[in-house]
Amino acid sequence: MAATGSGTPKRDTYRHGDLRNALIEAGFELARQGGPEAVVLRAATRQAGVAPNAAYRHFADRGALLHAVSQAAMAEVARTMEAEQAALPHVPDAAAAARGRFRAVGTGYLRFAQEEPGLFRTAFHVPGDMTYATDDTAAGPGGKTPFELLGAALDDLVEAGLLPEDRRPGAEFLAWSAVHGLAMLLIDGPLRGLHAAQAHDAGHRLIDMIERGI
Amino acid sequence: MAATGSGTPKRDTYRHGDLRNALIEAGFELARQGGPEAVVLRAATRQAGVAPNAAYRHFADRGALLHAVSQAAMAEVARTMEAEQAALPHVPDAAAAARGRFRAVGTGYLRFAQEEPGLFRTAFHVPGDMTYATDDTAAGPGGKTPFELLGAALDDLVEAGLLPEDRRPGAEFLAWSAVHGLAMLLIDGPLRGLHAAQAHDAGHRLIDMIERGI
DNA sequence: TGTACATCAGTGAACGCGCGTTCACTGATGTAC
DNA sequence: TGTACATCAGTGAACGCGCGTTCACTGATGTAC
Repeated sequence: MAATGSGTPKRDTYRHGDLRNALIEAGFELARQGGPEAVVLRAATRQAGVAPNAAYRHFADRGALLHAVSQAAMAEVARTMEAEQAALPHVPDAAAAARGRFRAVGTGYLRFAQEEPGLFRTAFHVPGDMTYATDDTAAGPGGKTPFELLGAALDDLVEAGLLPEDRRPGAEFLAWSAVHGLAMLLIDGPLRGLHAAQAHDAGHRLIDMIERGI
Repeated sequence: MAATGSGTPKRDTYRHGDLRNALIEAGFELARQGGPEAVVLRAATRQAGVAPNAAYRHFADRGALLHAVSQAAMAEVARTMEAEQAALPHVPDAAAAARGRFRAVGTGYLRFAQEEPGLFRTAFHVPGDMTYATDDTAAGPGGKTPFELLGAALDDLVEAGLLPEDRRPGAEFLAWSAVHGLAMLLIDGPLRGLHAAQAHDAGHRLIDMIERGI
């Protein structure tokens, strides 16, 4: 039977071919719209046009699928952060460049939270799923996780003489806390509904605070 | 029939007497153990020893109960913050005192997050439930919400000359972001499982950063 | 002080829902000869 | 090049679960006379 015009995605082959990735993509889309709770096994299989239990050929259980989706979302955060850095105008001064890259880490993170709250929550709200060691399923195109991008930016700051070496250890948790907290306030809290420009201003002020206080 | 020794709480009166509060308390306990998702209407009525639908005499739906529980949790945050301030040793210097009260806002918040993660998440993870106007169901014994306690501490800082007046507007969102973010990292993130002392150190460093950078 | 009655807090049974997961199966694919 | 067969990805049906919510009810309480 050839592919019909029916609504649900129908295969014309018995085998799917790439169900594992199809399920992750479906889960990713569910997460985008509704966060981690929305990553429902049956919904993902439905969207992939497959029987519910077919998922068990590729994932041990719902948690395994959610984990994979969470990693994919984290990789997307890394990609956004890298893009923010790549969009930086070239400046000759090494210190100014380091500072720009550091700020881009924060603005990229905040931009992602604002633009993709569902994915953001899926990347970081899954208990025990914040990867801060290298993990290629959670890394961006440059091969670094969001946490590693932050660490590298801080190292650059030290090298540029903008951050005293004795302040470096643990600094990622200070910077991350501040930015993560603002992200949460923008998504769930009283800053929800801020326009992109206002959110950008808030981010700017917050990163000023971090630079000054770190 | 007199009260039996049976396991589930049994009334010997037909009427409960104070079911609304009993349900909030039950929900509060559920939230303490499992966060907002654990505030399940049937579980709350079960714990109150009442039929599931009895809840509808006092709450429009599950969301209304969850809202009430969230407010109660927020009041508990305020209480912890006030206690932290009250435990401060008396210092004669007004500026030092203002600084102490400001820091206590942060450490109280962080202490609560660490000690009662379920309640903390219930207070702040319920969409649209972060009260920053006065609301007596979300206020501590002193009549202020957590957000208002922070604002008052910042006002004191200005009055004491520790915070330039032009920096005051919007400063609560900077401070709150940083502290809230660390709280999340301690609860859900890579800082989960830190001992109380280490968490306290992290909080100390973070609040240093805020003071310096605000 | 005693009685009739309205009120309304709680009961008991049932509903439809979507979920994750298990079972025994089927049939397309790729490999060995 | 053609055929037999093992593999294993996907099927179809079913399970038990706990949930929120609705219905028509019952009976304790407090009030008016």
